[in-house]
Amino acid sequence: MPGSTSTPTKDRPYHHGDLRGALILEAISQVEAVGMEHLSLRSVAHEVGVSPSAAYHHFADKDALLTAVALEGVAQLNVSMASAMARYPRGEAASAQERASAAGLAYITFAVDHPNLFRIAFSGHCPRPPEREKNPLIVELFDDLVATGVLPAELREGSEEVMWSAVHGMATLVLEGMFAVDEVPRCLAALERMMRLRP
Amino acid sequence: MPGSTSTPTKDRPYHHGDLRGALILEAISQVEAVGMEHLSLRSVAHEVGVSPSAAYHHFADKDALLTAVALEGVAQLNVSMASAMARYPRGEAASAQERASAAGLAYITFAVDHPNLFRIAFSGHCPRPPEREKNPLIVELFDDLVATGVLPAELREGSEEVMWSAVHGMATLVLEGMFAVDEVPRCLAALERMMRLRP
DNA sequence: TGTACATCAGTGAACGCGCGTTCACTGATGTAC
DNA sequence: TGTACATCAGTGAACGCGCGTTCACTGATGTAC
Repeated sequence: MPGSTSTPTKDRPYHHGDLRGALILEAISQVEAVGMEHLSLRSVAHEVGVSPSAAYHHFADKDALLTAVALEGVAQLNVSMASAMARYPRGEAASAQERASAAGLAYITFAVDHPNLFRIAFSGHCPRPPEREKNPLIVELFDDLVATGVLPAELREGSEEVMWSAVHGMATLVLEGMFAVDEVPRCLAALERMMRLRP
Repeated sequence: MPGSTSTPTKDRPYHHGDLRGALILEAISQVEAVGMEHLSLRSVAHEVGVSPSAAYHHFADKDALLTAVALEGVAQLNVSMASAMARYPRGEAASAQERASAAGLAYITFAVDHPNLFRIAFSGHCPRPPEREKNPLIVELFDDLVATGVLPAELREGSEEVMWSAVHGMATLVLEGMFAVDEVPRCLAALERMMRLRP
């Protein structure tokens, strides 16, 4: 099951160089393959070519390793969304609509492509953001939707949360088999109609 | 951690009577307490007052027991929603709106009150409904919303999925600590505005 | 009504397993003088 | 430039644990005759 990109041969020096990073990478790969509930610290260490106890110089315990994986999952999801949105500039109504659409699709696409990474990102292993601040990408998006006249100002209140909830719910329900993947475009279109992002 | 409602004393007859049911009940209680990933078949059997191997006369393996728990979770969620909705009759616009509102709130309330049971219900341990049919409660609700003129007919397509996604997403995000519980009413209100269920 | 017997639901001991974690250790590195 | 030494990142053996599952068994039940 493991990636076997490891190099446990003789040429590896005694000191790894970036063992912490290597452990995280291997852990991500194993989580993606088998899910966070089946991650084994011993197996990660073994695959990196190192003894299990070596990991304890870099992580307090297995849970700390899982936390690092979760943080990386959150970061990757954000990158996916940001780069999908970056293609549509601010300040114009049609572009703002497309940006909203792209954001939702990127979110769900990431979940479908990396189900177990997506799951661990929302599993409580990720430390709560201080003050539970909103995602600036989304706030900015809705600012723009209102500014360009797409979304009526009186509907702005709470709309970020509704959008996030709906997209997150869709992703989750697809992952758990309650929706088929090919229903997603239809559902997203309906969501955009509800949100006044489409005629 | 376990409920200790068991009666492992001498008065218990050799044959349990309903061991299967008792195992499921205890498993539900342990899942609610520690989460499905920490459920131990041995501990369930022990708490019921029976040897671990006895469970294998009623379940093929541990996974079959988890499946039974998941099915029970789905059933309980449905009961919660149905009874919340039952208070508002069909055929009248205001009543239909209240019914929709009650359904969403009941869904989230169930998740908050039984987080681990809610999680296992949507964990893939529950066998997929044949043909992935929609929940009749929800279909009927939306039929009524359109019939009473609350929801414009041209918005009907996909609206069940949007509603379900949004409510499910909210529940999930609250459970994982991304939303505070006390934000729920505000978010639900925004959802209802989006769905044209409120002025 | 009584007895033989098939069937079923329990017991309890044992299996093998992989796990997270600890501990005393050693090899490598870099810095002070 | 060379040497002593503190520091750090590895090793590998061992710990104890609880787990799911199997197996040969026995106690209880009900049914056929």
